[in-house]
Amino acid sequence: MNLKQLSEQLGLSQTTVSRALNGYPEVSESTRIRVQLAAAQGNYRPNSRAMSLATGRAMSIGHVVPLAHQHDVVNPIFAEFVAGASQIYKQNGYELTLTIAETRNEEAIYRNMAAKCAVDGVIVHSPKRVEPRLALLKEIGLPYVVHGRVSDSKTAYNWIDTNNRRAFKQATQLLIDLGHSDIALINGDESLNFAWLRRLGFEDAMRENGLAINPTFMASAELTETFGYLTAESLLKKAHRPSAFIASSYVVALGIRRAIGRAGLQMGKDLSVIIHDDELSYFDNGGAVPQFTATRSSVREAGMLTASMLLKQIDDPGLFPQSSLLESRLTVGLSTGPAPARN
Amino acid sequence: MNLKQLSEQLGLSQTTVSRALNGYPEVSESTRIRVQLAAAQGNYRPNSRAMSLATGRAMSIGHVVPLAHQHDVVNPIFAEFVAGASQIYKQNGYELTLTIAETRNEEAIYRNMAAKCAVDGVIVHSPKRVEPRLALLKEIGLPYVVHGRVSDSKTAYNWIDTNNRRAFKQATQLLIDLGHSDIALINGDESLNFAWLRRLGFEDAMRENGLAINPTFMASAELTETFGYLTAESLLKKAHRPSAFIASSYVVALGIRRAIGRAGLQMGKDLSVIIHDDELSYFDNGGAVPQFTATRSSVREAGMLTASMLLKQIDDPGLFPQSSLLESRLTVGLSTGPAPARN
DNA sequence: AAAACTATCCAAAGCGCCTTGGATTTTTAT
DNA sequence: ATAAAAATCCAAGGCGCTTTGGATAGTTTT
Repeated sequence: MNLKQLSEQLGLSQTTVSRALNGYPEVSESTRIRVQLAAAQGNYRPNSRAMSLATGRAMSIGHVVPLAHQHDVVNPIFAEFVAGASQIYKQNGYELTLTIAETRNEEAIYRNMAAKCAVDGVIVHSPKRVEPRLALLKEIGLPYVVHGRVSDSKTAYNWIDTNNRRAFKQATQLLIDLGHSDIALINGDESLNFAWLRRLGFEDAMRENGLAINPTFMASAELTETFGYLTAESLLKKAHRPSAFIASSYVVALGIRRAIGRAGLQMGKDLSVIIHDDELSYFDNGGAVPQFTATRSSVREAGMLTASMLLKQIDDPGLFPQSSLLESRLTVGLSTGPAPARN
Repeated sequence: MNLKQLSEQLGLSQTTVSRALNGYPEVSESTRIRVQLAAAQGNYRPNSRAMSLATGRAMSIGHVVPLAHQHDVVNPIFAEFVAGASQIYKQNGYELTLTIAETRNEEAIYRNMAAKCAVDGVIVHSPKRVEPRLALLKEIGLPYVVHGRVSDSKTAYNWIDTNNRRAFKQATQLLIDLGHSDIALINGDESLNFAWLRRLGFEDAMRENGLAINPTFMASAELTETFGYLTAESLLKKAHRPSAFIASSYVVALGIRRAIGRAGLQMGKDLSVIIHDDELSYFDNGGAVPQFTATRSSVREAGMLTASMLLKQIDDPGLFPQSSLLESRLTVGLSTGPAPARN
């Protein structure tokens, strides 16, 4: 069922039917209702490609998800983020075009998308500290919002980020308040900006409390369970070992917990662990009683906000770049406790 | 840069330029080269919407990912699957349109996609034992391939699945061969067909070895770490407790391992655990030395095969439904060992 | 009652591409 | 040299929609 058929069936012109369905005022209320009824009954839906061609809007948003270079990993954050964004798109009649990109292809992918007029804008995932994609997108004139921030931009751009620096500073401070001074940071890949900011937050707190920052207590890599385990294991073997860990994800903390158990120690007593929790719903952090003390922020909510911001920018291209910094909540669970006395 | 501009610049008709770029024979090799050069240089890419309108093909595949009803969870499998599928689409000039759907909206979403001509086909994720989507898709005439199978179809349909039943039978048999007879199955939601088949495989092996199936040793829910922990914990408290666990995912096994540790027992010695591992790359199962004995199958590979199959069906709508059953590999890790003697 | 609006509808021209059905030129066969 | 065949190109129509610029009928104003 297309517009022509529908209009013939109604004995009206395509113009009138189109206008009736799109809410233009040049059509009487009675015929509008008649048209809407017939459209609903005939299950008429405008052909999206024809509509796009006529209006010049693709009615689709591109998500380009990078494969982490090291192990071809899709960041688990992304599914949850997209679930949030998707909801907003649906409400506004947009679709979501997904691409998984290896870093070396990225530029071609963005250029291709834009030249084909396949999307009206894109979400930039997993920004690095130095992020050439922003200049690229600006050059090709494709609206975008970054989920996260970059460290190297001199001009304003659209972004939404959780306050990673503050969250990690706060988490570190909690441990310090509990008497810990030998704190290890098990962080994500620090060429990614979120991990870099977390490190800065950690260092902020240490410095402000006059504590030494021990480089051997800091590790940075892809956030796998095994990484957490191996790193914690080797740190716990040291003569001078940390009394607390800050972990950049739930998964990596599971590995830390395993190492603690293996070493015959008890988490929350002998050793404290605090994590950043992205509220990935299949890791529920123990349900009612949180296993891990955590700074929490909802990735899904970030997805919704990011999508909304992008649609706003698309609707009004003259708009000044927007940004939004989301605070995370510190929730105390079973994994932290006062620092044990040194002997 | 559009076709008209490009053809004017070349002093050729749009027809000739279009044919030169699309590989038609009615154009001399010399002009073809001339056209291709100019197109590449001008960064010309046909407008996807116009192309779709003219050809009647959306050049996009729909992935409708259901939110699990219980906790609004996006299945972590899906990101990895999509990474595989995406690769195939890219090779063939297709895009991937993603929708996150709540179960109650699902029918409307599929109907909408089809009526809008937004996709040429869809991948059906997370099929249940009883799956009304197949009849729906048949009714609206949208090509599809199911990732997994259903239990209630009398007619042939396109699917790709891992042999869950055989994998779990094999895993169970391994435990039985090691002397275990009290085996617990920590399974996914058994209204989903993959979990149901795993249960059948488990029961197959038990029955063939003349072992009793103890319903209190079987649990089924969303595969979270907490679920694994709580279930294992309560089973280990029993007077007559299992000596081995079969877990439907890596995540749930992490919970089981935690419960084992908490009970002061040792995994691989006091208690055996065997898992099904979907090779989600951010869970590397311990790298070189697999932590868990596992039946492994690559979700990414399944994504690639499923996508290929769908494109084939779209190219040739008369094709008889295809199917493919992928076998998984059993890898022995540190988590299994001979059953300890009962006392 | 004529003039000036309003309300309601429509014909037709695009959007950018592909494709049919020639038209023109070149090559091959007779 | 001429007819037939092949090679090469083009004009124009159509995909299904939106939108511009009228046209027509009904109301209100003077």
